[in-house]
Amino acid sequence: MGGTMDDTKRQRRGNTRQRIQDVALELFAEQGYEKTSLREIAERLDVTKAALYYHFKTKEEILVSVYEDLTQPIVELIEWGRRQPQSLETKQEILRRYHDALVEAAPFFRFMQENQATVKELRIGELFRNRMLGMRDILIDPDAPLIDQVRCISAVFTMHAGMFTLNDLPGTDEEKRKAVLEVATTLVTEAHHGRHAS
Amino acid sequence: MGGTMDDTKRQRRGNTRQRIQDVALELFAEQGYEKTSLREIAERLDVTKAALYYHFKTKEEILVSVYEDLTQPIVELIEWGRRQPQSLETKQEILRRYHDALVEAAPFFRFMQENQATVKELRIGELFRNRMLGMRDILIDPDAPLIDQVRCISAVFTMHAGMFTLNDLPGTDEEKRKAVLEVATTLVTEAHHGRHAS
Amino acid sequence: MGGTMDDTKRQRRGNTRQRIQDVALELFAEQGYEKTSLREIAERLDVTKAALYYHFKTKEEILVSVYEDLTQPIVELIEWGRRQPQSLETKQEILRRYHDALVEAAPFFRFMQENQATVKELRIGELFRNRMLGMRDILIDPDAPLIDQVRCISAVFTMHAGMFTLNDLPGTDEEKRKAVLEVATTLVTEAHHGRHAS
Amino acid sequence: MGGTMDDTKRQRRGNTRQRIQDVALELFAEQGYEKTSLREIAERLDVTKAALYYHFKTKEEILVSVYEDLTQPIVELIEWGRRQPQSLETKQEILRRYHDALVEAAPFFRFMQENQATVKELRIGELFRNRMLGMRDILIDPDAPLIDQVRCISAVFTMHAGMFTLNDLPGTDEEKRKAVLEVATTLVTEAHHGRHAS
DNA sequence: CATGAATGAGAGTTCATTCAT
DNA sequence: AATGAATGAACTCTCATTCAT
Repeated sequence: MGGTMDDTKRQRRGNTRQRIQDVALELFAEQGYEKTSLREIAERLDVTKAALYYHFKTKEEILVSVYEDLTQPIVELIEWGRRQPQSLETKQEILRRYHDALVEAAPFFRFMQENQATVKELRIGELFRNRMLGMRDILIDPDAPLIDQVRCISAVFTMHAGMFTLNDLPGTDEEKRKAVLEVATTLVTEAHHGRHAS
Repeated sequence: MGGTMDDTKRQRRGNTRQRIQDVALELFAEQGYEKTSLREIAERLDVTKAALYYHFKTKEEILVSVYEDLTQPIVELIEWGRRQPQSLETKQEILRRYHDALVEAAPFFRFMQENQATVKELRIGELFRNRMLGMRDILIDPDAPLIDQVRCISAVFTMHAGMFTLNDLPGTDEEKRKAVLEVATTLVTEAHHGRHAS
Repeated sequence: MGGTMDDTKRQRRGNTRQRIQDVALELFAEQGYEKTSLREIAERLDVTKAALYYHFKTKEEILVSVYEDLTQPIVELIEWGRRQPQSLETKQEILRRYHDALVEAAPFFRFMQENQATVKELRIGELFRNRMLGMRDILIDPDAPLIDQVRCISAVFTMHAGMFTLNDLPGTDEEKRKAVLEVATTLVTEAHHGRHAS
Repeated sequence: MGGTMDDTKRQRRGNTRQRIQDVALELFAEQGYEKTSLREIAERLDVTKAALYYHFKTKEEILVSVYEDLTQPIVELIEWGRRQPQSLETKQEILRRYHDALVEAAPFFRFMQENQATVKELRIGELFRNRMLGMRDILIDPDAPLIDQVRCISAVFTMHAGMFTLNDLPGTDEEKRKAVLEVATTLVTEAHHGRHAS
């Protein structure tokens, strides 16, 4: 009794949920949400499709659960940001931390960027949108000139897109990430000083 | 034959191909490529699915044909850019023209942005990628410091994303577009001057 | 050209829709709606499940279409009944005609009787219910004593159930149907005369 | 241990089997047998599906057990009927008692009526059929004319269907039930007297 | 007395695509 | 220039059931 279960199976027990999330994110990021079927996820985990449904109510819920786990740091960052004075130093610190969060969960954010059309229709579309508005609020002064507001948004874009689109630039990943952060920081700094004269 | 055709039908004669492209782009942009079925396109045009196959060999080909029509101006822009001296004025003019091209075919570029995961796997993925590298070549000096190269790329991102994500900023569309172009231009200008010290 | 299609296939062309309805009703009546799968229907017709969906939007729609075809005579009977005087003769004629309609589409009405739980939740549940209320209106005098109203309803029940539950009674089907009609007629006649003293 | 069990839990102890039967019947009657899943039953009881399998071997067995509990009075009624003389008084008394039994377990009989297609295929199909034949034997004189036999069967139908289909008739439930019983009694009485000439 | 985890089978449905007419 | 009819493959999801603990 018990001897019928080999080591691999035993290892799996109790962490299937986590493994589903991992594999799902991996495939979602690689091929997109729609093109990833539950059959594929299940096969890669060597379980049946029905097993996925034991752990998650729908395909969408798998994604939501991944989302919630991986964006937690950003929620906390925004909360932290709200409690700080709206100084330049704060904003720079926010960018730095945001950048770290993006790097930490890079595959997930790559997924969000490449699957906007899909995400829009899902529950996480709204969730993410709200989170982004939160970021905006702590970076942007709503009374600043339009151009400075655009600068701040551009800073966030730059970090998001810079995460995944600089492959054919020279330099190590480390260097490129540093450069991206610097450009973003400059944009926010200029916005903060209102230095938008040509 | 002929007498049974009402005005609407007659109007359609000969331009069905164009109408398919229009409706397809509209739906692709609105719902995404994967979530738009040929049935839907056909229904909206009041023809059968088989009719689509008379005009296009596959679903993908519809998209390719739209792509080719709408990115023609950018091909020309890149060719023009290559023939110019790599001066600051040239770069600024390129941005201006690129910006116009984006505005002109906004739904298409919104589609490209929101469906990256899908597009990656399709033929237009590579086509678009190459086109983007062309843009890079005429904007970026490959000998410039990394940070200046990033600035240029950030300028392009800013225009792309700025097209679709500034809804809740104050001001008219016109004003916002102007601000976006200005931020992009500043980035490229700073990159050109190598002015990256704070 | 054309030579690749054998006779059986050719025969099928153009009447697949009808054949789907026939087979569906047959199976629905035999096994119940829920226990009959589209796979089963398709297999018996030697087409694919997808072919069913070319002709009908959903499983439920197959049933609805059968319903509409087969209950048409009853719709007409009710309309006819409404235009007649509410005499005893009219009522007796209605019962006779209703009885004929039941016999004519016996498998369908057997289905309706045996699948009430299912039908309740489907669109035809309401449709059928309204049709039955129509019957009631032309048979029952709303001012009559309750017991006479019940007699009329009992008459209708008797015909419905008598259609399918008299197998182990002696006599031919013909004789049994005649007896059923007679019992129903007696009930309505008694109700009409108000002869309900014990 | 035991200290961790709150009152609701304690109350449940030992009567889970009964509670399963209750909830199952409730749902079966409401939605039908097929549309009621074990998941649903388990959720409503706040136990797991596996718990159901501790008490019953299959879904069908839950239904069988309910069936056996609730039709016991009818078994006894039939046995009683068999021992009585086949007088009119006996038959009338049988109808009265049968009527009471139906009212007593109304949801169950409603279930049997609305799920005939399902029940036919299950073990209780045959059980119920035999029980009904038992009723027939004590109500019907096999030597009587066909029409009188039909009358008796009609009487039983009337009671069954009258239980659930008189909602939109005027009067209280009590009054309607009384009327139904009276109509049934009249039918059996007429059958007994062979009074089938108009 | 019951749960947690999983399975195998199958459901209804949708899709891009084909082809004879 | 287009239709009507159909297919094959895939999809998400649900179900009754099992079994070690």
